[in-house]
Amino acid sequence: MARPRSEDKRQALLKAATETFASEGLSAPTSLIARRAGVAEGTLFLYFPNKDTLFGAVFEHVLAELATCLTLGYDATASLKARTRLLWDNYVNWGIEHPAAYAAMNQLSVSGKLTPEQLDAANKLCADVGYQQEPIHFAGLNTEQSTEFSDALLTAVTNATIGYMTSHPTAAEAYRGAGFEFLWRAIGPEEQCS
Amino acid sequence: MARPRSEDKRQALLKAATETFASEGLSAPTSLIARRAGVAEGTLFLYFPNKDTLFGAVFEHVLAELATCLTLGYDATASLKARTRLLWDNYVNWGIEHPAAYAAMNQLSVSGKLTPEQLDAANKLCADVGYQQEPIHFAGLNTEQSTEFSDALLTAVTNATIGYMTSHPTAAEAYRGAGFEFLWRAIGPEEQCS
Amino acid sequence: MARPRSEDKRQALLKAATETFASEGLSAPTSLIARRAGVAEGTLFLYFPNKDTLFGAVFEHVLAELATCLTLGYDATASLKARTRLLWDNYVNWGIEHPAAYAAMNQLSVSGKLTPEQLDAANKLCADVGYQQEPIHFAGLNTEQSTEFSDALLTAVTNATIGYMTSHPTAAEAYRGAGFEFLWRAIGPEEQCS
Amino acid sequence: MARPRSEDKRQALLKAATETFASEGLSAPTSLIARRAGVAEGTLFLYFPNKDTLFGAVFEHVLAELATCLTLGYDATASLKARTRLLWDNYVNWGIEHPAAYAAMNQLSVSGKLTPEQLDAANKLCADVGYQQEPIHFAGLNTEQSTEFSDALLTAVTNATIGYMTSHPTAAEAYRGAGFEFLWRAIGPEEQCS
DNA sequence: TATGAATGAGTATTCATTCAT
DNA sequence: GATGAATGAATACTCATTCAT
Repeated sequence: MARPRSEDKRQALLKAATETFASEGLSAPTSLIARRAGVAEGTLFLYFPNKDTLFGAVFEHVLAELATCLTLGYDATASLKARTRLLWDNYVNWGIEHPAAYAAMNQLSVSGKLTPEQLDAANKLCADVGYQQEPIHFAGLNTEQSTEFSDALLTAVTNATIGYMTSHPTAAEAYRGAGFEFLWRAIGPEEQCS
Repeated sequence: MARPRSEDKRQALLKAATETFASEGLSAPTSLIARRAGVAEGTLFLYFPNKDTLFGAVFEHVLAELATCLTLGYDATASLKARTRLLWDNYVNWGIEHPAAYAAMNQLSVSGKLTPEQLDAANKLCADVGYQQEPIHFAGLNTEQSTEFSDALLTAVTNATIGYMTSHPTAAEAYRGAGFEFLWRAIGPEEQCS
Repeated sequence: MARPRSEDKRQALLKAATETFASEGLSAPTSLIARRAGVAEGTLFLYFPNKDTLFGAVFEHVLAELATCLTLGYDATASLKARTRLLWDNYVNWGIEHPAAYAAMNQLSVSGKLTPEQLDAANKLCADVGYQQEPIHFAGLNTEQSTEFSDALLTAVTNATIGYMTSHPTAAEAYRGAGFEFLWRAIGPEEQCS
Repeated sequence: MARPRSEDKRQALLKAATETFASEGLSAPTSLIARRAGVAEGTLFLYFPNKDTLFGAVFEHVLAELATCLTLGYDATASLKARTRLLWDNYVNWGIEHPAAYAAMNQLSVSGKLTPEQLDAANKLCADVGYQQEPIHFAGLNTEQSTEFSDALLTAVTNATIGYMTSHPTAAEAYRGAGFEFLWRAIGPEEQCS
């Protein structure tokens, strides 16, 4: 009996929090978030017991959305370069099209408010897509370490590229291509001279 | 507010602020920073009119220190790979040896409290060293854009590597090498097969 | 708000409230009381329209239980001293055996949340038992005033004794006897020398 | 340098807190106390780090004032009865003349917010005056226990009397006398028949 | 009748900044 | 210049009470 807790309200709160964190920073008041979500101040704490929990929930929510986007149009039979390019484009597009989610994610990453598990999940994003069928290998690192590390570097390069595209919108597409070129040189097969 | 006298106090405040931001986050109280610097609460505002100014001053101060470190041992006559490796090692070493400065810089970068000029300065770091005598070139970008962008990517890769070295200390040196390997493939001359 | 059905739930709420007030203070949340009573938050307000009413109901409930205990084993034909001693022991035993009720009663007494009638009822407790067949008399007070006042003093002495017994459990029985000795000297017949 | 912390403000805060606790209960907002003391909200927390500390400080302050009043007019050469009567009158007068302090003390006593030491101090009040030159003795208790306990009972009887005097102002003096009569019978020398 | 989601006023405490000393 | 007392706006979180289900 009594009303069930509303998934709509939860989603509204996550959306409002994401946008508010992006525009006002993580120190934005919870009351503002509640107002933007169209619920009472106290309601926020019915869905998230405290602000730190909200931080974590927003991060996980945004990461899940990003992960979904990354697999769009994935074709396991395409060439490695084509698969990598798709991943790249999906990631970059997501960052450009969801600037609030992107900004919130970045702020949360360095906030010190996330659990190690949550931070790990971010690094494993690309790995989860499973696109690296011929894993890269670095001297001194085993296969798992190499794969995870190259994913992290991919993420770093992508983020830097998204940043440039955002702050230099007129040359955005050129930066997107340049970023991929940089990345592909680094992780593509070496026998390019033949 | 006339310019205060003691350069010592200013340095002490910057140092205390850097360490405090690293350990407590940017929301650390100014009173704590003042205490760690060994001065009174109000004194801080004699040297920095408000907290935002302090943010900017810390960022610039840390960046200047980093820039100095990057040139250590620089030899303009060495090969591009050797010069790049030196830059890489200098950067990584600085990040490892100054974790507080490194953490504060990262937090400030995404804080939204810095001016565009301050953020730009961070990307131009390596460019300032002038090591790229044979500038890289990306399709669709002119030489200046290409150089600046490749510097930004270098910074991104370095930061990701420092992060991995810090969180996986037992394999730190392997990650350092792997990060450089990744970078060199991306920016090194292509005719490596010959 | 029609009168609710379940007397069980009412009793459970009173019991839970008594224990909660004793352990957490009067500012304990009603939601906690409801949970301890095994009912929903809103249900509490079906039985008690607001928290203040609950305060009063708990007080009256506890007082009624105490009053019942006071008459246990009462023998109207026994000597005054024996009757007084029985009353004393009944009171003290109740306080020791029902620490939560005892504590709640004390907190409520000074809370300012009770009506004058409810506070009066506490003073009249012993009078109700009707043990004072030969009423005490104080100069300047009429018989009714004297009786009521001596009952109030009896209550005060008892409470102080219970407090000492609780905080000095090893000498509890000695304090019980001492308290009675004190009381009996004060209210017993004066011709003790004969 | 800088202003020294003001003893005046501290006293004003203690006074305002005492009166506010008496009239509004211990749950009175700290902002109200600050306003009544004529200082800013934050200033209260400069003098008392949190509300619990304020509770304790008020209690100790009030107790110290009461202790001072108890010794007024003390004459070590007077008879035990005269000395007891003086103590009695001093105590009762203080309670009547400082109803706010008296009420605050009572509320704090049962609040659970005081340390055991603070509570003890309240029981030792009369003992400190050192009026009991011929200590009372109860069966089963040693001299120290007896003295302390009889002091506690004295306090209990006094408080009950003050309560009656306050709620029955027309017969106040009669209750004062009656209370003392009760007390003196209980603790006075037994050889009253001679 | 019973439930518990929803509400929003209320509160202790913090902290950047000012200013009297 | 240096100090730290004073300020009061700001904020996370609580909780008595209401009401849709």
